Amino acid sequence: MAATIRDVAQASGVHVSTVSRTFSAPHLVNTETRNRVLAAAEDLGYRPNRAARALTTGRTHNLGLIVADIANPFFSHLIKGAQAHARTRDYHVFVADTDEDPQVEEELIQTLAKQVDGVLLCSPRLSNRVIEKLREDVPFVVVNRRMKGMSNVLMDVGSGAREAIGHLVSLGHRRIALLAGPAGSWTSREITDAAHAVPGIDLTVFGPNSPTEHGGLALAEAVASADVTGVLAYNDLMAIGLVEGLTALGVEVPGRVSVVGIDDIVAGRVSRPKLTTVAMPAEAAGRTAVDLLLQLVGAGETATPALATLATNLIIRDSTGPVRRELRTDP
Amino acid sequence: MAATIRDVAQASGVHVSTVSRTFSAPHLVNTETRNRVLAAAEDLGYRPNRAARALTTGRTHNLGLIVADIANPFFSHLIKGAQAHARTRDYHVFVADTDEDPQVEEELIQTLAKQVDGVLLCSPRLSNRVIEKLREDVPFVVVNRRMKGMSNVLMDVGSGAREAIGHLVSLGHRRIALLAGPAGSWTSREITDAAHAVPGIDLTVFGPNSPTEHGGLALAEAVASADVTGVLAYNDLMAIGLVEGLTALGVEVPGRVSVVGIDDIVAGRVSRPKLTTVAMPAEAAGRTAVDLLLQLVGAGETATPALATLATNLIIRDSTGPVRRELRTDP
DNA sequence: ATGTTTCGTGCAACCGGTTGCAGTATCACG
DNA sequence: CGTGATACTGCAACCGGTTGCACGAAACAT
Repeated sequence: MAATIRDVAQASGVHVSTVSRTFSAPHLVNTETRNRVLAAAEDLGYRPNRAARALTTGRTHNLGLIVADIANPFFSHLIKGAQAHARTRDYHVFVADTDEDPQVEEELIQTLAKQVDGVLLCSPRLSNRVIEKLREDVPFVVVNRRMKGMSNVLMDVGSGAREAIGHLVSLGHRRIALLAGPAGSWTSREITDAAHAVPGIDLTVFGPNSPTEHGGLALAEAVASADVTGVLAYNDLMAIGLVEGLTALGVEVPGRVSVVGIDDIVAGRVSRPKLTTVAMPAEAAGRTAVDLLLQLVGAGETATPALATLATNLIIRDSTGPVRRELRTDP
Repeated sequence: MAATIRDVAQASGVHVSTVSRTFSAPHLVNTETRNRVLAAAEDLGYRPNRAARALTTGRTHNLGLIVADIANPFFSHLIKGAQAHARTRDYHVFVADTDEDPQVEEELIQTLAKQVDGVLLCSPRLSNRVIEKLREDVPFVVVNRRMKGMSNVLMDVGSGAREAIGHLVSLGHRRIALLAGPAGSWTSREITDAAHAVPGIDLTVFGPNSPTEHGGLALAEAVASADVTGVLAYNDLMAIGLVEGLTALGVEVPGRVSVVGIDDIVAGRVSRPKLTTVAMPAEAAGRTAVDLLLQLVGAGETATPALATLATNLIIRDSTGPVRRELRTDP
């Protein structure tokens, strides 16, 4: 059995409370005593039991991070950013995957709630109502969703979508398809709204869809037979799947159809044609979210929710090109 | 404050121990009483505190999963497999990322040790010696590394490498480069050994290398100027990076050089040329590892370590082709 | 010399559950 | 009707720490 605080107390001839203080409030104990305790602890290989500590302090020094799909590279980078940053604050981040299932998402939050000091909820598929309710159990920071009265980390994906469509328009495209994301996604709604607000284009929305390569692939036929020359996809995975499907159907990209993705994942840089995309600052989002959450956790009830918005930017590669003369709509 | 077991006891007019039993040993309590307790619990929104329970039972019902790089798609699939499978056993999996750093890996295990019932250690970069020592703190299952006396989940990557090289040989390649992985990697050693054992080829080993796209990219010049016609890379990420680099140097793939990766990640299916690769059963590995670990956890000290070996298989795509006549070495 | 701080430590209750043991009630059986 | 088995339930100690409070000793002020 691992050494406990009482073993250390006995070995160093002091009371358990002194040992406890040696670790959690060193300034309260005499230097000499402290050294004796530390020596004994070292000797016995003692390591404080975080779970037990959490019981009295109410602080586990753990954070939960919930994502819809851990296999999505966008999330991996967010996770890396969050974990690395949390480590510098002596916190650990536990990651859980909901498989895009709101039901699982809710359960996960419930279970995690007692084991962590706060939760980073990324791209939630749950309804606002449920999230509001869950908030009573544990502090939240919500990433990729605007929620009043809660701390948020957002990416300016609306502006990214505008920029992407602007790019298509500047290449002469007017009839544009938008591949929407999953039903509960704020980001998807944000993109859709931004796209609808662009003047002078003829927009067709497909969706909601599964935000995966397969989701994009499944739309290839529909897109090919729709009368569009440009496509903006909810994310790179879908864009890549779409390009794959279009190519298989003999539809050239960017010859016949131009495609823009969102996220800037590695696969987009190596696929042919290289994918034009809206880069999302995933790592920065992870770091920022941890900051906001720790702020919230530290402040307790009195905390004022904060809002961070991170910029996105368009990366032009080879999957977009000028619209073919014969397909042009306007003079 | 969240409701505790005592609140429920008070509300339902029974002793705390009865409430406790209602949840952890329902058959010991009278049906009528149980219903009363459950009603009160439901009413107060009571949920058992796992951390507190862990204090007495010694079982947290959490598992730790440590990977070298969460952004590597191979690991994402492993993680998904493990999480989904663990959930069916009422366990949660907490994931942590070491950033390929053995130092971080060790710290992570130490911290995790007290908070989980067991750890899945995937593709460890630590030395066997350190792992042996750490094992005293917490039960392990090691994935992608053969360690005597411990439960292991292995992929038959040696046979995969043989198959890959056999494929190259059948296309006429004799001068073959092997891009090794990171220094501490058992998988890398396994591949290297298998490659060395193939008769009749002229093998050049490059490495150790960082197992990322960038690691492959950095090797492009060296490979281009080496006198080889076929390459086997430690993983797909490196292979993709290499192809990118070679293409940039004007070296055609598979025209001048054929390239084989390992893992079968999505990016390999969409890169041009589509990558020939050795598929690894990552999800199955995750599930299997959880099974072995729970077996170990359940059995306590008396557990006999188990060994699972999963098959790999070669997927031939477009990054490999026959060696050019003028580059051939033998008749 | 006395009163007041300051410092260091011990005492004991507490966090939220679990569990071995004992006590009571009920019931079957001889 | 006595005896023992069975089914519940309560009591209290315990898991591994934390922390408010009290107490004694030393240092300082008056």
